[in-house]
Amino acid sequence: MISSPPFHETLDLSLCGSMGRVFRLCRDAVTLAVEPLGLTQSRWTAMIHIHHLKQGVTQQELASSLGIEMPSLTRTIKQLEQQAIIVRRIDSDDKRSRKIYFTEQGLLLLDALRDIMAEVKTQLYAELTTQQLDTMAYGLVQMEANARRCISHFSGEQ
Amino acid sequence: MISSPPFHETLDLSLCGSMGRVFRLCRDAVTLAVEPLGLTQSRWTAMIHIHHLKQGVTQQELASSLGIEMPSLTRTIKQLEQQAIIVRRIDSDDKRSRKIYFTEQGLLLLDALRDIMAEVKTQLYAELTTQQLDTMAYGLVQMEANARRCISHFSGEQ
DNA sequence: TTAAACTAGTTAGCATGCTAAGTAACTAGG
DNA sequence: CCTAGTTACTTAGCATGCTAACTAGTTTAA
Repeated sequence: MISSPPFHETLDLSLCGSMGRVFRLCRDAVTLAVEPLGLTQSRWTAMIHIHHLKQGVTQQELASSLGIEMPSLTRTIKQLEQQAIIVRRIDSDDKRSRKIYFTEQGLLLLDALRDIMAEVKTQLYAELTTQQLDTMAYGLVQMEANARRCISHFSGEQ
Repeated sequence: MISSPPFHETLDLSLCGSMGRVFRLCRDAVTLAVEPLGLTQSRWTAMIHIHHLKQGVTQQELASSLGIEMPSLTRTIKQLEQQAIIVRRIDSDDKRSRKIYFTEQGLLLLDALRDIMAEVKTQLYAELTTQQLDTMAYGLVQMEANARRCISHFSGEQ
C-alpha cells in the first residue's frame, strides 16, 4: 500500500477541488469512449441507472438513484425520448407519474454502452487495489453523510 | 479500518456518479457556510487558490491550479473584480498577461473565508482517519492519471 | 364531500464547467 | 524587419447541475 503525505495536502487545498476535477475527467473519459453512440454524460448515466432499477421506474425514483433533482432529470429524459431510446407511459394507478421503458433500439444501445463502459472502467481503476477502491468508496459515503449534516447545520442556523 | 464490500458496488454503479454527487454536496456545504460573505463556489475556490499561489499570479497559472480552462476562469475573475475583491494589473514584462492581487477588502474577506473553511473541513472529514484520507487522495491522483490516459487513448483512436 | 395539503412532473432562469473562434502581444525564421 | 506561429485572454454559446414557481393528480381531514 503506497501512502504519500503530499496527496492528502493536494486534497486539502480546495477541499473538494480534486474530487471535482477527477469526477469531470472520468466522466469525460466515458463520454468520449461512448461518443460513437451519440450519448452525452447525463444521457448514458441515466441509461445505466434505468437498467439497474429495472424498466418501469418512475422519474422520481430515477432522480433519486442518480442523486440529482427532478428538473435536472426532466431535460435528460426528454432528450432520451426524442432519440427514441426510451418511452414513457403514464402510470394507470397514479396518473401523475410516468414510467420509463427502453425501446428496442434503446436496448441495443444499452448493450453497446455497457460493453464500452466495462472497458473504460478497467482503465480508470487500473493500478488500484480492491481494498483501495473500497476505502475510497467508504470515504465517499462517509463524506456524503458529513456533507449532508453540515448542510442542514448551516441551513438551520440562519 | 472499516471496509464494506457494498460501498465498492455503489461506486461502480455509475462509475463516477458517487464522486460527482459527493463533490457537489461538499461544495454546497462550503458555499452555504460562506454565504454570509456573498461568495459562490467558483469565487471562494478561486480566492483560496490565489492565496496559495501568492498574489501576482496570472490567470493562466490560476486556471491551471484550479484545474479548469481559461474561459471558465474569465467569468469568475470578472465577478471577483466587480465585487472589488481583487484587482488585475497588466504585467509590464508581458502585456498580454494580467496579474491578480487582493484588494484590502479582499484580504479581509479571505481571512473570514479561511476561518469558516477550516471549520467546515473539520466537519466534512469527521470520522475519517488520516490514513483513509491519504488513501482517497492517492486514489484520486491515480484515477486522474488513468482518466487522462484513457482520454488520450480514445481521442487518438478516432 | 369538499377544501387543504401533498406529490409527480414541468418550465424558467441562474451558476459553472466546456469548446470554438477571435484579438492583441510576443517570439522566431527568413 | 516582417511574416508566421504561439500565447494570454475574451466572447459566444452549449451541457448539466440547481432553485423557485407552476400544473395537475392524489390524499387527508373537517
